[in-house]
Amino acid sequence: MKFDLSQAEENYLKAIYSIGIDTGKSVNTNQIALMMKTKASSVTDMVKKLSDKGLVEHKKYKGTILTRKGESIAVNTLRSHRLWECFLVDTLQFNWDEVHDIAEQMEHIKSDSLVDRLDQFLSFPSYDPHGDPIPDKNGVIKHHKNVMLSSVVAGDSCIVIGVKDSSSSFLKFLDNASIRLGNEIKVVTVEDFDQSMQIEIENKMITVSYQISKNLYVKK
Amino acid sequence: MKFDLSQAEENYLKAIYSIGIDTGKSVNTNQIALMMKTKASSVTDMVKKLSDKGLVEHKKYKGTILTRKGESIAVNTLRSHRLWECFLVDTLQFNWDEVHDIAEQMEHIKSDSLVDRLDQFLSFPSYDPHGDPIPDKNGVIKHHKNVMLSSVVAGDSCIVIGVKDSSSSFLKFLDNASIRLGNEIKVVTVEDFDQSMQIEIENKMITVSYQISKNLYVKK
DNA sequence: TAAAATTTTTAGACAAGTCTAAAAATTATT
DNA sequence: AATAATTTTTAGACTTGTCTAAAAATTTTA
Repeated sequence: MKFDLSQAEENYLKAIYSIGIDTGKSVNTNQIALMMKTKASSVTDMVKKLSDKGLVEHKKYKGTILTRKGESIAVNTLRSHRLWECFLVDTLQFNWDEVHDIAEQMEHIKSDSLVDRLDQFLSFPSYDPHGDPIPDKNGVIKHHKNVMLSSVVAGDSCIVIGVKDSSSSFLKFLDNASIRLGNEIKVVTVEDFDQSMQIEIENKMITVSYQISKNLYVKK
Repeated sequence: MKFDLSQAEENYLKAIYSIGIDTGKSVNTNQIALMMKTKASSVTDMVKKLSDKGLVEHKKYKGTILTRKGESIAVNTLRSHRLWECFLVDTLQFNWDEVHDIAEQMEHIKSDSLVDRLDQFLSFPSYDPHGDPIPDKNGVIKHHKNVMLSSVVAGDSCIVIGVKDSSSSFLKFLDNASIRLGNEIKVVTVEDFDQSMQIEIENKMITVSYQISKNLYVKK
C-alpha cells in the first residue's frame, strides 16, 4: 500500500526514530513531546493514529517503537532532509547555520523521483553539512559517529566530523572559533572542576565548555 | 507587518490573481471555487479571512479583488513556483510535464532568501519551462503573451512561446508532436468547420484541433 | 508496601479548512 | 415586473492537530 502522510505524521516518525537511535529502546511519550515541542496528550493522540496505520507499535503506559514500515518512512524523511541541506549549502551557498529550518520544510515535498534526482545532482554525498550520514536510496545508513570531543583526553588529537546540536547559535559559535568539519583539534588540558577544555585548533588556543565539547563528534 | 500565510491562503491568492489577470475585473466566488477545485461555501469562508487580513477586498454577492498587498504575495508565490519549475527541468532534468505538482508544493517553502538565491543559481531566467514569465525580485512581470496559435491565419508562420494549459496530458501530446518552445510553426490550412489546422513543424505536417491551437501562445 | 510523585491517557475544547443543505440575494426569463 | 434560475452566503458539521484539566496507571520514596 502507498502512504501519503501529513507533515506532522512524518515529523513524529522522525522524532521517534532519532530518540530510538540514541536510546536503543522503546520511546516514552514525554520524550517525544519534548522533541516535538508539544504536549504529552498530543503525542498520545498522534501515536494512536500512527499505530492504527501500522507505523508504530505502542503499549499503553509503556512506550512506542517504530515498525519496519515506520522506520523506513522516518529514514526516507531524514534522507530528504539531509540532501536538501547539502543542496542549500553546496548549491545555494547558505551557511550551515541557516539551513535546518528550510530543509525541515523541503523534506516533506512529495514526489516519486525528486529526492533521487537531487541525490544524483549532488553526486551522492555521504554526509550533510553537519556531518550527519545520509541514508542511501535503500535506507541504508552508516551510523559511525559516537565519539564526542568531551571523551578525548589531554594530549590527544582528533578530527571534527560532526555536530550533535544543529542550532544556529551553536553553529555560529563554531564558525567564530574556526571549528569546522575536517579540522584537527588537539586537546591540551581538561579542567577537573567543570570539564572545560583548552584546545588547539588552526594554530589558536581556545577554551571550550563541556556543553560545547559534548556536542562535537570527532574521530582519531 | 510580516505575513506568514498558510499554503491554502497563498493558493487562493494565486487563483484570484490568475483569474483577475485573464478577466481584468473582480472575481466571482464560483470562478474561484472552480479553479481551486472546491465548493463556493469554502471560498466564501476563505475570502472572508483574506479580507480580514487586508489581502483582498470583497463586496457581498459582488466579487473579490486583490489589494496591493495580496497581489504582491500572489506574484511572489508565482515567482517561486516558476523558478522551482526551472530548477526541476534545468537542474534535475525533469520533463516539463512532470514539474507542476512538485513546484506547487515547493512554492510555499518559507525563507527570506531562498527564492532569490535560487534565482541567482539559475542565472535569473525570464521564462519558466512552459513559457510563463517569471516576476523579478520586485514583483515586476512582463505579460506579453496573448497571441494564440488559433488566431494565426493560413499561410502565416509563428514561433511557439508558451502553453496556456500545463496539464501533463497536453504537454505529452506536444512532446509527441515535436511541438516545443522556440519551434517554428507554419499554418498551412484552417478548416472552416471545426477550426482544426494543418500545420508544418520540424518538417512534418500534422493536424491540430482547435482545443490544441487555442492553448498555444505564439509570436510572429 | 503504602503514600507521594511522575507519567500517560482520557475527555472535552478549539482553530483551520473543508463539506452539505438551506436561506438570501442577484440575475435572467417571460 | 413577477417568477424562475442562478449565484452567493449562512448555518451547522466533520477532520486534523493541537490544547488544558482531570483521571488512571506506573514508578519512586520513605
